[in-house]
Amino acid sequence: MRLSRYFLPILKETPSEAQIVSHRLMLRAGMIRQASAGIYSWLPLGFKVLRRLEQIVHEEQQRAGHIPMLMPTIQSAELWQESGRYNAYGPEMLRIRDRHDRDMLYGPTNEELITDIFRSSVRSYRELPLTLYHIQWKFRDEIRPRFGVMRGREFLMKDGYNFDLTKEDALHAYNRHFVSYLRTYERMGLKAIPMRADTGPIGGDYSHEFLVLADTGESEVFYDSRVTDFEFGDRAIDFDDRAALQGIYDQWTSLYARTDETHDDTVFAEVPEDRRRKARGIEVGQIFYFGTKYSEPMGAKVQGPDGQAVPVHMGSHGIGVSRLVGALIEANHDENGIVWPASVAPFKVGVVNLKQGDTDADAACEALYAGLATRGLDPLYDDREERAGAKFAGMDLIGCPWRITVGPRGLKNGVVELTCRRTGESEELSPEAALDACAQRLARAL
RNA sequence: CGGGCUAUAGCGCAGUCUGGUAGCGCGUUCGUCUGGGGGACGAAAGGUCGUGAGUUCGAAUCUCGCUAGCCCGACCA
Repeated sequence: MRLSRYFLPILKETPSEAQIVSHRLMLRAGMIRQASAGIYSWLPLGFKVLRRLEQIVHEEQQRAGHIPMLMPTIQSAELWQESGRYNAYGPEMLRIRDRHDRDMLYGPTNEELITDIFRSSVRSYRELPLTLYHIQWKFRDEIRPRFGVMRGREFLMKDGYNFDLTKEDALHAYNRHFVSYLRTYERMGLKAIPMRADTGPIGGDYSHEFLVLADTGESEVFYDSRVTDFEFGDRAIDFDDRAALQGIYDQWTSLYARTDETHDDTVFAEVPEDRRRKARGIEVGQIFYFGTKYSEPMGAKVQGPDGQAVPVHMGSHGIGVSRLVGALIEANHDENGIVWPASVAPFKVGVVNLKQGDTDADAACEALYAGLATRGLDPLYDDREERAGAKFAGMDLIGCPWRITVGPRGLKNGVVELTCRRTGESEELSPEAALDACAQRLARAL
């Protein structure tokens, strides 16, 4: 993309409403604009990141064998009355009435809808196991939205639902989500720690929240410092291998890691004192096993091998996709702006032309831009008539992982400068070598 | 929902107490000089002062209502 033809309304000054760094930077970098309290428009740069996160979530869900679909944002109140949650949910649920005076609602979650779809189509245990998911906008009418997209009222979320014949099968689905979430967050360059959690209004027996450690986090967390050493890495995984998944689950849950809701001082005291950590975290995902909580009242049953109809065992699992954009910035920034992990960066390489209009510099930038695009490296070429300082500041703010700086001075010696956003280290290379270096270093992030 | 606060140009703010021609910085447009970390000089555009009523010869300024937004708390992915 040529910056001169893009829409990137960056701000030099910080809008006064933004209190935390991710909110400030998202506004300054022209990623979002507030439409009303807790509701945001996603401008091109922010939208690009959001789409990229969605893509990673889709890939990892489908790798685990889960099936994508799409349910509506507006739901009828009837199903919620059937499950008993229409009254239970409270004012957080946005209730709407249509022209026929029917009670509707903007869905805060989709257990009822998915259970209705399931019960009307699935009759036999032979069609199980089944895990369906979608990525859709949700609405929770928070009393006090804040922190930008981290605690908005409208938010984009991946929510998935598993249907299994037995509790054992459903717990395997739980583990499958547990492991696929570890992979998902790691691919985004995030360290998300699974912590034993409260089940809240969803209900159920088992639940883990995935938290990114950050000072601005809303949850207080307690953990054994060694949990942060665990890394999923490149290991190949067969999501049908129950023992393997159980092993990974057991490893990650072997050490103390809880939010304040489930924290237990007595148990925590057993952790060696030098490893006890108390910190704050941002919740970026949660998984639940809740058995027959919805299938029983809503009559979602299948016939088992013995011909008897039994309610299915279910679980639900969420990843806060829009919130992740904020969490990523909280975890990846410095005083100059955002420092995107390469895998989620909206643009992978920025090209800065130090002297727009200089024949050699223009030609070299065009060649680099074309070469980067050909290699699929999604370059952003700052071809504006701006001073060098303004271009550098802009690139730093929006957080391109790599920057190639091109100026007449370097070109006289046949070199351009390749700079790493995260470390600030620069090297002088020929334009061709710079292209190859970018391709090589970004290979894993594409 | 309880407590606190704000609303004046695209953004950040002053002006309000003490009523009298609506200002500053940044950004934007044009020109010149510039050109390796938000440059300089010159010119210009841009505002129903959130909104409705009231007081007054006269209201951004005083009074009352309304709306929107922000912060702290309780609540939450």
